[in-house]
Amino acid sequence: MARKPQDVTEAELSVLRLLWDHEEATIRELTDALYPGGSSSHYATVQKLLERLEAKRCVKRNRRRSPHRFSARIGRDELIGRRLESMAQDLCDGSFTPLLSHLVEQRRLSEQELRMLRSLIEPHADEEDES
Amino acid sequence: MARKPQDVTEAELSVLRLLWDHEEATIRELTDALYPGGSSSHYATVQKLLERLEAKRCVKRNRRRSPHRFSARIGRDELIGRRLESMAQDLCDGSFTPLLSHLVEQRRLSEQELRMLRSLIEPHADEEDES
DNA sequence: GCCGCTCAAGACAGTTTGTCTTAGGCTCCG
DNA sequence: CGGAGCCTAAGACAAACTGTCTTGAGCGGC
Repeated sequence: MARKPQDVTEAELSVLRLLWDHEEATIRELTDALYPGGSSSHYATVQKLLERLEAKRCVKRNRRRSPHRFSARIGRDELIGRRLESMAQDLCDGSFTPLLSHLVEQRRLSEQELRMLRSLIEPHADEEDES
Repeated sequence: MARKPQDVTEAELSVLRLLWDHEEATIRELTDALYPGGSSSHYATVQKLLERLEAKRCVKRNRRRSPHRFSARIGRDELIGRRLESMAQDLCDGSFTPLLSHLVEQRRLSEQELRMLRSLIEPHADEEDES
């Protein structure tokens, strides 16, 4: 019966995306960006989304003065990490191997991606010691 | 306002997982596995979950005779693919590169995973393939 | 003082989701 | 044949989620 809330909702994500691009912003700025020519209720919507993002510790709110300034507390990579983690948990007993091999096998990797992969892998190759 | 339903719900997934292991099963078998000593309402719960999974085209129902026999129509890898796809869409403009690099950079890869990766990546890998 | 903006709190409806109830049908056994 | 028991289909239901919107109060500047 008890559904677990999505870590970050679609609407919340659209706010977060803006913060990833803008470092810091006010509700007004975010509202204008999300709902150009938005009414005052749109403002309230963004306000609520930010409130929830703050509760989820995804956003930091600077209350020093008004209007409050918001900034992202988690980055895109962190969110990616969370979601991959939960995918691995749900589908693979916590193992990332199936995700990894799916990406490498199923997706045609571009030349660039291949190069990136190689460069990431090789350093590990001759380095024998584990931390 | 309109939330998009999760492709496969947590409870639905627990049914699907069983079908991945069992090839084919009846509602009764699934119910017994999920709710040992389950009441008749648990049976109905599983029934509903299967009905929804069928609607989502994730399970196949053989109605030839009663009791109906169910089997998975999508595999784990397919589900992994769907979710990675939607992650890439939501977080990376559809690109898989960030997911890939997150997995390779952030996660400590085991020796085995590294070997798998290398064998998948190296175009000039010896024709002798790894078992 | 007044206006406009901001903030906090919460109401609200549409949906999802897991659970459960009911009614009717079929099968199999005695 | 009759009935018990399982099966199916349909849908009711409450709890929770989610995006939106309303309200009232506070504050600052002009």
